[in-house]
Amino acid sequence: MGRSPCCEKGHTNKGAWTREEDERLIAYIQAHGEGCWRSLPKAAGLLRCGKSCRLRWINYLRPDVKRGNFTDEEDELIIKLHSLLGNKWSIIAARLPGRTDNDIKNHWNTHIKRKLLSRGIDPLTHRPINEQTAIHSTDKVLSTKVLREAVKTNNELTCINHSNPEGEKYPELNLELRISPPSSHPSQIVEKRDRRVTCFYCSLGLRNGKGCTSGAVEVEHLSFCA
DNA sequence: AACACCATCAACCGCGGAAAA
DNA sequence: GTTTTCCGCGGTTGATGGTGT
Repeated sequence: MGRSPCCEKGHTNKGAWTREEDERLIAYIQAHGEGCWRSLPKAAGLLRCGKSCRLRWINYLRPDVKRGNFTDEEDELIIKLHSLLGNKWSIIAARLPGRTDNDIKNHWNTHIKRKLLSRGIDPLTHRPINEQTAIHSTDKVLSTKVLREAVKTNNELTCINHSNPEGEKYPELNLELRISPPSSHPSQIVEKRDRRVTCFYCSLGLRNGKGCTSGAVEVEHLSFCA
């Protein structure tokens, strides 16, 4: 019944990783590749749980991890994405090559929050602090489930921005994000086209330039092109 | 120099969903 | 169909270094 136990939790190290542990993990993954975190520690001769190995590799040891300060461009992109997605760090990280969710989360909490506050913007709602209303951050962000599903199914996010119908690279934050039915509802698609719907990812400069104006599927606040 | 406070960030914890038995 | 574990995620903590008094 069920799977075998994950790891021998009684015999695992905790705390900061040593240089030797790092080297062992790197050597093992270079030889065998990523994956099967459960069996990795034993196979690599590490007294760590698989979860800890995964975290260490993904956040610090992976060769494509970008270290060092965030650029202003990265900051602005994070702010824009956060205003639309909320604390969906992994989804935001997927749009910043070389940055990890943990990295972005830390950077948000230590730098960007303060940056926004100094501009008089609430980091939760992305609205001017003196205009705060009963709007809650959760009112305007997508559920994790919806977003992950969109990514899984290769759908795209589309935003409808009445104030900016031409779709500038970074639309203003008063986006009206909405959900439309799937392509089986052509009238909705025509309506979207008439309103010059701008692809969410394209509008942020996040995609590779493919058009995505047809077959939109809108769920909750954002729409996804089929 | 010693101490307190603050900022940063690596790492852990707990949870939910997916997958395996 | 149920139970158990794995995986990935977001929230939080704690160690460390820097700065101010």
